[in-house]
Amino acid sequence: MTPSLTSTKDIAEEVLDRFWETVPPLWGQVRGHIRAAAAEKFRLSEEQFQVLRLIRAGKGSVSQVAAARHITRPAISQAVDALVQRGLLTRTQDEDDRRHMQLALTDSGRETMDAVFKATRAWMRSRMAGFSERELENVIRAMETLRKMLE
Amino acid sequence: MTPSLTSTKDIAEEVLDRFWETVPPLWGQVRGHIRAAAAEKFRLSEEQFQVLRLIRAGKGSVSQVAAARHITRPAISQAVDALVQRGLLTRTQDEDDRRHMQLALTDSGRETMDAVFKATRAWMRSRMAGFSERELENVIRAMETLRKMLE
DNA sequence: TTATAATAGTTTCGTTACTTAACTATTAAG
DNA sequence: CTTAATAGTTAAGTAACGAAACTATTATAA
Repeated sequence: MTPSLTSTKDIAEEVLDRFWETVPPLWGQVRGHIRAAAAEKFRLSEEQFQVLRLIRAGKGSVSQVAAARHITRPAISQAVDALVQRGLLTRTQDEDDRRHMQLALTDSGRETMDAVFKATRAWMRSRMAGFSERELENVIRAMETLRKMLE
Repeated sequence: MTPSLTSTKDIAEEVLDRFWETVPPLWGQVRGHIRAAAAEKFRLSEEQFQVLRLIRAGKGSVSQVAAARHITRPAISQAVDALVQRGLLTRTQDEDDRRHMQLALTDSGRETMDAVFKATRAWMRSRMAGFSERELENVIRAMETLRKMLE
């Protein structure tokens, strides 16, 4: 048996085990925090937070947000609708392609997101205290690798 | 200003940015895959998959699963109920502390989970193809760090 | 040109995934 | 021995989805 092939297989297996014991609890915890921070202070559901976050990050349409979240367009359409009604988002028809609705944060939406991010950042920062620069750099590199795995 | 302090701050900031652009899409994609694989083949919702996964990983009570998922006990209680009715889980009263209900997979539950995991593993493994041993080892180390951040 | 297909978004309707509040049963602590 | 804490459930309501069917618009191709 080829040693390199075998050990590569073992590492893949190891990554999978670590993945299951790390990512779901990590995500669950962040999710729980967002629910507490965003929901209570700003009356934002986690879903609404995610939609606003992605639009803030440059996604400009229902389809783009849906693709990024890996959920269906109707789900995003509904979330967007609520956010427009709450004055956090605008939906304007594109002149060149009138099927396309351009999504954008309002001033109020931007302010809300800044505030939520600030609170979340402070919380996450406190979790990172006590870790060495080396460890954190390593985490950054790992995230790059993981991101490449998403195509 | 202390250089090490400044650069530590910058790294924390960097980790946060990477986190937001990596973890939610990663999790969303895995989630989407679970929905497709577990739901269609085995009629398991994502929530049910998560509950079974945690019990398989050693969580033995509604409270433990709820804590691990960062959601409320009633939510887990209901999910467990459905799984018991479907014959994937057993709920037996603990003799020493009769408030406590011991949760355990049935043979059918174990088989189902093995099958779902096998399918998911194959899918994830295909995503990891093309990455070097070094990169994957780095991911493992990073997951350890992240796990420590969860206490 | 005009069908036809593809794309962007929405509406409707149903199901599932939660939450909060109130409840039972049991054990622990004052 | 009563009060508090813990484990779990039930009930009722809401939000977060998905599937299917629909409108409007643009692209393709006959």
